[in-house]
Amino acid sequence: MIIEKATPIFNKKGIFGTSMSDIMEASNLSKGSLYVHFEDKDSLAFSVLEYSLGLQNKKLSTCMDHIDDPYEKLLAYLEVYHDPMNPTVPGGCPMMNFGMEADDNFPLVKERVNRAIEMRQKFLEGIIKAGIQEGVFKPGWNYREFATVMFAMIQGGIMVCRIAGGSAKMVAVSNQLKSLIQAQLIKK
Amino acid sequence: MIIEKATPIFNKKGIFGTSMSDIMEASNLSKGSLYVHFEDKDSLAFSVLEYSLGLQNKKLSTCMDHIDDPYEKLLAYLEVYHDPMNPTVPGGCPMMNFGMEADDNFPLVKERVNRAIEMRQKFLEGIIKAGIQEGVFKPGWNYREFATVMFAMIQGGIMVCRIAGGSAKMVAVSNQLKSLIQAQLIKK
DNA sequence: TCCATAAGTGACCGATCGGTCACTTATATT
DNA sequence: AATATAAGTGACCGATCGGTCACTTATGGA
Repeated sequence: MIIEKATPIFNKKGIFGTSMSDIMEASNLSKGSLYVHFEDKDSLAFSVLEYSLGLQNKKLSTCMDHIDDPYEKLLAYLEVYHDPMNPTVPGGCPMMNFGMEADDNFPLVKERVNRAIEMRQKFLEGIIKAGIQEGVFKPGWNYREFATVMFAMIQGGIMVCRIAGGSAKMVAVSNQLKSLIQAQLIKK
Repeated sequence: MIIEKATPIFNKKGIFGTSMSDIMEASNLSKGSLYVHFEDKDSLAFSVLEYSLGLQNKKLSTCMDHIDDPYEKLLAYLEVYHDPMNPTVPGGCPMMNFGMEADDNFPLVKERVNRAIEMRQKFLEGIIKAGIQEGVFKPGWNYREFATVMFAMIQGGIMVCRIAGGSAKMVAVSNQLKSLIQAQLIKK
């Protein structure tokens, strides 16, 4: 419950910007009680990161697990990210928020985010690879490169949209990705 | 000179994470002296942002102004961003660093970054539009959408590379962008 | 009912934060 | 050389920071 209440705060204000007083207020707990459950602030921040990544994965599962067709599956992935102003985790994409702050400041957090990114790219690669084997996508597709590009493009789109204050630009990103995917589709 | 010394610190540690003591140490100035030149910390941070954006623009000018051909010009733009681990501004892309932290915390900074992004996209649009008029690129190219996508893709690539701790993944982004650009090239 | 354990409290700690101010030093113009 | 202005100093302010600790309250099994 503490983690739950702390998640939007850390995601919005960052690790440096969040104080334990903020968490006390949000959780209606005293400072001493917080330190019963968490060794220090960094430890709480790390738990929030873990929880936030879990939220995203759960959302992806919900939206994708029931889809079999690899092409539709990629589209469903895109759909999850289509509106960066209403993100799964309040405050925006945790990989972005934690990752950029952690870059030069919190090596453990940075490493955790890196792991999450690698997993996400492997996840995309797996979908495409399955699609190639099923004869849905062209066998020559450099799916490893594409998974990297797809992930980067979405993250960049999120950033641009959040700073712009609107999700409009995500449409351009989404369209471009769709056409890149469709270009690898084998027509029946 | 204060701004110069403060730039890498703010870009690495962020606005929340940077203390005036950090700036005192880096500039070898006393606290009082800093406050002669800057109203408050936020004002200094904003100046650092402005300076950082200027550095980037100067770098782009140096690398691109002498190129006339629109196609070569786009490639030169890509080249500037090809190694996110050795960025123009120490600490990484200031739009990314300041932008993400400012998102929910510093509306003025956010607005300034947004303006910078808009300008950058217009800059890319201008190059492509000129290329279309010169008959280098296909007239049907949706260059507005592409400018948005190109910018987002590079930013996403920067993020992924910095968190991964290496510039390798930028190659994938670069290759994809090059092939998208070449697809709009009119063969002679 | 008793009691061990966990959860929660809030005063308190030293350190650091952003910011101020009376004052000294350096600089440049007349 | 005199002087007005700008640059620079460092002690000091109240507030807040992350974190501790002796203590109280709640809980659940024997």
